[in-house]
Amino acid sequence: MNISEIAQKAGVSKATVSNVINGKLSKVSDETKEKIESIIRETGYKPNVMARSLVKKESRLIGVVVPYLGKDETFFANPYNAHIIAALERYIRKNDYYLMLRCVGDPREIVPLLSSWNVDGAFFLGIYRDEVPEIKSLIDMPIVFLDTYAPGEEIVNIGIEDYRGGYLSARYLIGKGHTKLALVTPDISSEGVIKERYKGFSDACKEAGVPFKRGNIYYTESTYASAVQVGQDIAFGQGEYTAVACMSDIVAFGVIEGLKQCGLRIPYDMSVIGFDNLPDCEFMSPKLTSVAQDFEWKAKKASDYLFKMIEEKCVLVADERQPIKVMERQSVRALSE
Amino acid sequence: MNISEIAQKAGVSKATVSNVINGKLSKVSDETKEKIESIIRETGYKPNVMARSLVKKESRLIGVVVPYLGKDETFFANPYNAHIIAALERYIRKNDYYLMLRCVGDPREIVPLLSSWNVDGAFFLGIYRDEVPEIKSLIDMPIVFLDTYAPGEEIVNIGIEDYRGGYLSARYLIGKGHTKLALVTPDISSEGVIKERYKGFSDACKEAGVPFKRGNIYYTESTYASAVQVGQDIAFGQGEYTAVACMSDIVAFGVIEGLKQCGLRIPYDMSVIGFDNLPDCEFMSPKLTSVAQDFEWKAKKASDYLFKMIEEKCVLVADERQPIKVMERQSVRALSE
DNA sequence: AACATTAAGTTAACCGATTTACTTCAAAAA
DNA sequence: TTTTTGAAGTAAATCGGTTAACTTAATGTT
Repeated sequence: MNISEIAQKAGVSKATVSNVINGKLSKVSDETKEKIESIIRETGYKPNVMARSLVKKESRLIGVVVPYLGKDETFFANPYNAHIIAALERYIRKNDYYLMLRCVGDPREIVPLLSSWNVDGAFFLGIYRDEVPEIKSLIDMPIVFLDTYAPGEEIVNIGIEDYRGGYLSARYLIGKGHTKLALVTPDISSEGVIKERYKGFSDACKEAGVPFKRGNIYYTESTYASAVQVGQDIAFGQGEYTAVACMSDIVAFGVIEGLKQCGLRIPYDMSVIGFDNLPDCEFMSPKLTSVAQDFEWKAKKASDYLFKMIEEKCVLVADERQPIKVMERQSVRALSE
Repeated sequence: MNISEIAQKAGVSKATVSNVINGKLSKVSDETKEKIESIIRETGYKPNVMARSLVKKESRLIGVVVPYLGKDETFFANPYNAHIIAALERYIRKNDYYLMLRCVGDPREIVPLLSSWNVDGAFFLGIYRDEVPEIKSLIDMPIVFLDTYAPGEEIVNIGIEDYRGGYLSARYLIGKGHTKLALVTPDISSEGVIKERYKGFSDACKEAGVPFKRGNIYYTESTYASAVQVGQDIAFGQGEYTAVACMSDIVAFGVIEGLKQCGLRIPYDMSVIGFDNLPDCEFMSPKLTSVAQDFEWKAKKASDYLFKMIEEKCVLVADERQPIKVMERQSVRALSE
């Protein structure tokens, strides 16, 4: 069923049918309009999106590009991704666009794919600074980055105050009387959210005169399995720490598991604070104290920017960061002595 | 940059360029091939997918259709969806296809969209039986259903042994000495996985002579918030039950929270068993005992069927169900008296 | 020498829409 | 009566590829 068949049935030209479909009614009488519409209804005809995109040079497709971690190469290795995707999906749908989802190892590999699909715009999650220029230069469409740090680059980025989050994380623990702190984090050498959080954490320690050195840092992937190992390592060095800060919740979940496996009780033997405030923090016991960010806020902001750029064909530059706070729950104990 | 420009630069016709791109080398000399390839490399040219799809009548797009629940209209209301989507995404990518993700209230609304996109195939998650015939009749492409019950319909469905899962859930509790059982479940009237699980549960009770009536059933949405309420309700009727079975993990998480809020300790005051065996079961404490299913298995099976149908242009009919078992953890206590 | 075959292309139609420029006819204006 | 205007609609080009049918020159066969 294509537009020609509809045109034939209605005894008009393709152009007229097209005009009706697209609401360009200045050239169509009410009578013909009714007729065409009823035929469309009867036949269940839907215009071919590919053909339309080809000539209009727009596709109503939005790319969502998610870097994967860990060997299962799945966006769910960190559930944080899933939450953001879910929220973005909703906004994309509400704006009457379609979502093309793609996980990538190296974000650069997605670029040619996006342009060959004529994608109208794209969200990039968790891109490191050094990947930004190439993406920017290779891609010629509205893009919104989420959780990227690239000062000086002319991009739209939506994120949170990561530095402040790391800072608050340390301050919170110190405020509870902890001075022997471990930090569990993915790689902090690339410029991204993790590095910022780390800097904030480290600065807060310095400021408060709490010793914090290389040796206090434990590296992990942003996956549960990897973090469990680290939890065990930390438990092994009994007594060295009273609290451990994790740079994401999924890591905190793993660390807690590792600690528990070694017989430590949370928060009595060890306090733990997470980062992200995933809904899962509520499921567990003790409930995980975590640095809170709001997915909905992020997705809404990001969508507002992207659809504005697409629909008004303009280029925006912005770096909006949601203020955050520590969501206090039960995984951190106050030390009183 | 389009195929004509490439052709011009290489001093050949579009057809020749097309042949090189598509590996139809019988009509192209090695020399011209090299030349064209090097120009393509230099210019970074990528064929326009829309144009190609239009003539080939295939798009390399796979639709993933997810029903949403709850008022946030997001696939993450039940994390189970996110896990399946993540696994499917990986198989779609490995097979060199693209994923179009769409959540829907009524699955029927997606059908015209899929065909107007020329989608090559689609996965439908969690469709009820009575929705199947309409989808089947309206849609003319390979489809694989996940977690659907539609005996007699000629479809490919991949699922688990839900009846057996429900049965095992009850048997497990009964085996631990529980005879005062509550069941928390979404609607059991539509024919789908939940109804099957319910039937299995109910039959196991009957078989064991354990009383189980209407009044023992508590209804909820498949969302955390809704289940918390129910947990409170159950706690309110203190002493009536010693164990509660939940028809999904997300519901179990909520119920546990509700119970805890009312001061009950799990599993001492109340045992809880879930269903799905989400990774989150491991995060919490006590770790949730749950009826285990394997997402990877499901995604792989489903993909195998879908891509076979697409690539061999054949119609398959199948109903494969993964055998399941109870994954024993710490949320169920043995009653000994 | 006449014919068949093959390698290496090319031409033009086609996919299913949109859009621009043109047509036609009736009613209004001059 | 002639001209203008506007409403309603159409024909044909176009988007960027693919593909079937055709061409051309060189080589191989008999």
